[in-house]
Amino acid sequence: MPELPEAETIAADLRDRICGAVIRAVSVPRPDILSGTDARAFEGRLRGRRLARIGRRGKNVLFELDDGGRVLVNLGMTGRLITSDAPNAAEMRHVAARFALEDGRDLLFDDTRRFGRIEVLEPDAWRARDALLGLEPLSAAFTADALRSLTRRSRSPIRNWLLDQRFVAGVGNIYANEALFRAGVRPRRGARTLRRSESDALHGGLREVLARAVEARGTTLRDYLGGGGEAGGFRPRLRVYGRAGEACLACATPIKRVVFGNRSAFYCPRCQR
DNA sequence: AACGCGCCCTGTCCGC
DNA sequence: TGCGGACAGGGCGCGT
Repeated sequence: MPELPEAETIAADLRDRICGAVIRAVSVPRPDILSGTDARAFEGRLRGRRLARIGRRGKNVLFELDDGGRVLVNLGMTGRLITSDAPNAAEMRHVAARFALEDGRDLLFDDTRRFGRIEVLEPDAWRARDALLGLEPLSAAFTADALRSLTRRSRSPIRNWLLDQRFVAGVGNIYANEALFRAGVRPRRGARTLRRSESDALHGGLREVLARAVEARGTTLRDYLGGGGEAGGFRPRLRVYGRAGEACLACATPIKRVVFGNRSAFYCPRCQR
């Protein structure tokens, strides 16, 4: 589910609700979502720790502990992080981890498909992990020149390239397709074949669609909820994703769907070349 | 060694 | 109503 705008919304919601809270206890009903640790060690590492900061890197939600450790949550396809005082918290039917806080509330990690992962990273391990993730597309470091020089080195279809977190971090299948529509570029185009004008348009399209989606609190197709249990509002503003057969909003040509790299790609055959 | 594919898992929807 | 197949926001590990 969650791409950058969804992870950003969750992080902001949780910051408002539980930043500064202290973990009293941890239970892990589905320990297969833990990475590099077991439930016992995980609970021992976190009990008594304060959530000093809450943020995001790429599609990951990050909790910085008062002792410098970090809890990194990758939400996979169906992961949710919500607080137990959310109106619909009782509807969570696939709670994989539960963090009981000293104020009496719980932070729930619910994940139907269990593609999500939680791990604890000490400072050195975090630095190593951070270095493996690419540029933040909404940061000042993500310039049109930076995008250009990175795309020039790859023969992959540009849609696949956008999904690779080592180059640009936080873009998933929805926003990759949406950014390519805005740029007028077909998803199958080899990354290195983009003209300068096209990579510039892609740079702008990525920043635009991601910023607008953050403002709308993300896209809910089915499972996604923010940290307070609310669905995102961006879905009605998707221009190609999930619209196969429907009219292009710019030229009325039917939107096409093709599958490659084991995922669907959507595009307008007239507007995108 | 960059790249493409199968697979991990559960739920839902659609056609028969 | 039941059943099989396709499909879903991600990412790892494998073979080439």
